[in-house]
Amino acid sequence: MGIEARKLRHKESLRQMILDAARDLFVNEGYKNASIRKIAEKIEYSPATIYSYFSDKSELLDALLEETFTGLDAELRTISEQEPDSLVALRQGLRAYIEFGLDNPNHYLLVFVLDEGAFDSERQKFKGKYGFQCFDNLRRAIALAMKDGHLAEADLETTSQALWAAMHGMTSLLISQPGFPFVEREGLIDRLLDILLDGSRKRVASSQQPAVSSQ
Amino acid sequence: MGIEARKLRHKESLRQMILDAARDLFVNEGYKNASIRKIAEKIEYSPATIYSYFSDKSELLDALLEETFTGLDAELRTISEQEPDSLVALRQGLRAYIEFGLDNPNHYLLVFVLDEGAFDSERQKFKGKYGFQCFDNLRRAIALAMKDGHLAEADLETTSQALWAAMHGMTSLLISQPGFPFVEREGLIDRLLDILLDGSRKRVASSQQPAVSSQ
DNA sequence: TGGAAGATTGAACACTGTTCAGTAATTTTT
DNA sequence: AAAAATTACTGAACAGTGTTCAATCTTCCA
Repeated sequence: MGIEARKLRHKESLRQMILDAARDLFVNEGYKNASIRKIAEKIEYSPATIYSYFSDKSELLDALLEETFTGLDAELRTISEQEPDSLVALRQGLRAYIEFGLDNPNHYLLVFVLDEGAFDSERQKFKGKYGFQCFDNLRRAIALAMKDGHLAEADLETTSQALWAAMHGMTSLLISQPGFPFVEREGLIDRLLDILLDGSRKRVASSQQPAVSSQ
Repeated sequence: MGIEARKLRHKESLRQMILDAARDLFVNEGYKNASIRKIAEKIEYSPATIYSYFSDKSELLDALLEETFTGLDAELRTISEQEPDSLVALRQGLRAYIEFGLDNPNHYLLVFVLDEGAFDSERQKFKGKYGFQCFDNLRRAIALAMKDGHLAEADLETTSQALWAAMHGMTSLLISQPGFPFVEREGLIDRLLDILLDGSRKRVASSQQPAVSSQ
């Protein structure tokens, strides 16, 4: 009964060929320019064949995102397991997040910035999965840092979302505005991390200063 | 000689009709779905006509961005002129920035997130103009707050870019992730502003705490 | 009224994602 | 081994996109 197995193996390998070709084109030429026809040509099959492996273009890209973001999740988990100091772990996690985005700019933007019409609203929710997964890692790291007394015990959810937003901003700006005259990148990222962690740090009572008016 | 004038008036009015139709479609259906043919149909002209008023689709959209971002610039200038307290002014400016983005989500994303292939690299630089203009307002507000002793006198450029990145992150996340379970919006924005301003605040010597390790 | 100038357009080109009837290859049944 | 059935694959088409350009239609001035 190795026939069934061989067929399945072939199918699986062709599926992977499609993904590889798609990833290559997608990473190098961007989402819009990675047309089904180009992918098909690259693997020397007809465009229609792709549709018997993936229901549409967005499912194809979704499979790529799955691969990529599983990697990020693993990396973030490793950090939180290996670094005993929760504040250092948090800082490392935030850095890893940014660097992941810079290493996978196309995938990052696809997940965290809705590419107008690239995904219908059904798959949009699916995309959210990756964002949520990765946000969850951040929240856990922050919870730990709060418990250890490194951060002020403010509302966990609000704080996590605020920090996430800030990290996302740095990541997506560096990706999207290559023409902007940014200062030296490492220094810039460090400055943001300093501000964020300082701003959420637990302070001794004597150092409290009058809060900035909320209006 | 009113003939020349009338013709020019007509031309100008048609140009405006195109812009209006484009804005309408663009705001309601997004960049990708605002096709030249739909715009043409809306104004009851042929698609080709549009090309004698705008050299291509991106120039058309660029004209819309010009309108929109001139508004933001004016708003930010008004704030810095009218609010005497530089720290309050900074906070108001940051808020205005976010709210502008939320009010003009499509335009905001077009300028601050490269829509893969929406603009060629030539016009990409042009887009940067808006970003730079608006960043400049932020930098001035921060410079003032530093001079007045509200913020620590760290490197102005680095600090401005870090804060801008954080604001951008909040703005684009709120726009791009409508499905994410964000906490109450006002509270979230306030929390981020608190963290950012606290994190960049000048502190009295006694309250200095050991810096978080940069590694 | 004739012709020049300018505004507008129909039709086409090359591209996109996607579908589907039909062909070709392969496995199963007879 | 031959026939039938299942599966894999494809060519051609559809409807859409941005864009171009020769041809037309309108308006104006001599």
